[in-house]
Amino acid sequence: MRERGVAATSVADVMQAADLTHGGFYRHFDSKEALVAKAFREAVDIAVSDLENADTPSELCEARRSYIDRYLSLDHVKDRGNGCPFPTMASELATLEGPATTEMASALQRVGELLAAGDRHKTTGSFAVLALLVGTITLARAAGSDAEARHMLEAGQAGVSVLMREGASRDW
Amino acid sequence: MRERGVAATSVADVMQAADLTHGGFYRHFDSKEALVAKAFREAVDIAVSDLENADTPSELCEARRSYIDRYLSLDHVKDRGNGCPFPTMASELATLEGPATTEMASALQRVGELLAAGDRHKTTGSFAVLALLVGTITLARAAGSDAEARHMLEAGQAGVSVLMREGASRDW
DNA sequence: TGTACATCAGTGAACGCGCGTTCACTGATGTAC
DNA sequence: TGTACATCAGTGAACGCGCGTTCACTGATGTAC
Repeated sequence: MRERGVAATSVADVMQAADLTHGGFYRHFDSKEALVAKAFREAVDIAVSDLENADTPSELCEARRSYIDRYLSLDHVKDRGNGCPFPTMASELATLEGPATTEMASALQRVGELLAAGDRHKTTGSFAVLALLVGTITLARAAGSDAEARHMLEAGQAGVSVLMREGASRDW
Repeated sequence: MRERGVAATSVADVMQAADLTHGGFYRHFDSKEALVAKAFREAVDIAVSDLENADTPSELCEARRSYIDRYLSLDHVKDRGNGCPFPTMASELATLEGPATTEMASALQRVGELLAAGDRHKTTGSFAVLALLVGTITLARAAGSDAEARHMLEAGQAGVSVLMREGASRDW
């Protein structure tokens, strides 16, 4: 769904990828939308597992740094299918109304707090960084060439370091 | 298409909105994708018209400020159908391969240069701001409530002012 | 250990439906003489 | 000014197709006695 889009991925596609026929799908999910919600959550789980597994503050700090480095890489731009689900799925999920939208809302809070080092009152700075990450990847994928995509990534990297320097002087 | 999604908007939907029947569509466009490309460009045209109509540097500066203010408003969050096409269409357009993708690439350069005050060598800073705008709206629409959306918008607004203050001390 | 039964994941045909696209046709408009 | 003709936007039926979902059925598995 991240790779080709939510609407463009059929239930039969998904089942075929699992080497099954489409008929058995409804033994596992109530509807396609229920699958979409689950797929989104699963993608978030994987994306943030390194952040959640960090035990000490310094580990978290290091995990956060490598998270951002990987996020703003050309590999991530080119690998929609295994990347962050926000740039690939958020706009389509927002047009739905069921469990998928609440899943997305809770994921946003979750990632925001993780990037804010667990302090749920300091999510403003981490939300700005997260928005910059999501926007940078969205636009880098809109670029017409690798060179332009890299320019976009550099802009994002520079922006993140400015935001985090500013954040560090205040509450980070 | 911004409102409901590109894939979820049919040719018949579009023609019906124009009080026509679907059959005549192909007198005007070669394919649905050609329409999508045109729709995207038109949306960008409208979005940046104020920036392009600014004659003096001070007018451009003022236009840019009001562009960003409007962009990061709750009205924009709630009005997908008349808002910036990047948060609503970019992820689906990126999965296509025809004219829609080149349209998007040129739109990115165009908006980047406009926000960089016409200097095409200083787009790095403006790309970062643009990415922050796009990401903020994407995530504000993913929020579960108006309060959360507003929090997201505040984060974006704070981020933009940090980025622009930093930019001003260098090359803006 | 052997038999009878319940469970339930998976199968594949079928459902109604809407999709993008094509096409023969209509009818209003504009030009040529 | 009047007539003949070409153009072409729009109509609406039709095309093949894939969609999400349902359903009667299969067959492997696990439990009860």
